[in-house]
Amino acid sequence: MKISIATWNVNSVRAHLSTVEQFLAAKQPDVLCLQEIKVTNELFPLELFEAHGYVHHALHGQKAYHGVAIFSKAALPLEKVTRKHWCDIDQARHVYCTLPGGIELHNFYVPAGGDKPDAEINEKFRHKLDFMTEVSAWFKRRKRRKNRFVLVGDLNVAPLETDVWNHKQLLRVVSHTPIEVAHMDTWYASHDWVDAVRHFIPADENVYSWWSYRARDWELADKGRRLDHVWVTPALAPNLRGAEVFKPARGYQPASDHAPVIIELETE
DNA sequence: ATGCCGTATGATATACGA
Repeated sequence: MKISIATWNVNSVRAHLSTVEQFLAAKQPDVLCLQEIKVTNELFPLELFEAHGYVHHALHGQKAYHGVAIFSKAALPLEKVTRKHWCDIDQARHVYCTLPGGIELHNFYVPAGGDKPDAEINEKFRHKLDFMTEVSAWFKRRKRRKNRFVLVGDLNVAPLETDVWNHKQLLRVVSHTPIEVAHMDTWYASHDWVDAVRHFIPADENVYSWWSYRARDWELADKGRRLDHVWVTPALAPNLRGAEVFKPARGYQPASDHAPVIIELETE
């Protein structure tokens, strides 16, 4: 069975309900992972998702900030739902569950990291680096050859030169600094992850998934970064069938500043 | 270096995003 998995930082699910609906109508992914839902589980607008056939859900929300969630169609029940916290901080940044076929799906929202890329003076940047270090150690401990894991989310790091609109200019900008990329490299190595998007799109081609609100014309300026990722473990890499950034969603009104990333995967 | 814009909050300014 071939399924599609989408990951999208919606920048508040309640503020972008109509935008979410437009995306669901357009793409109907079998599994949808959201970040920055910015709402508690109690107040989450489940009805919209149920109306589109997403009868299974795994919510990990909180008030005002962060928050992640996973949805799936009827044929794909979500089991063993786990809400995990990192760095001893009570922030909703990770939820994971198991899909039929024993695929473990991880949905992350990595800390943005604040303005200054200096862990000595910027607590948020320290947190971002520590978060990646802790998660890396966890996956490294759990590493097994047969593990079928999918990891998605807003990882808030654009690792390759072609993942940003201007490599040199962004070297000292949070999301593309060498120390962040090094931490992401450690994470990437923790389970020999395979980057599903770069599996299909060569590394010399620019790919972005986020465009700032602060440009007059985001599409024309095209000052994007690839912050949203889908990784799979080596056992699942042969099952990858496709990957794309669904750029039209960045043009929806009102828009999230992130576009969804969608992969297709054979589950057998 | 800054601003540009957007979302959320016991809000009418401030924190956060990246």
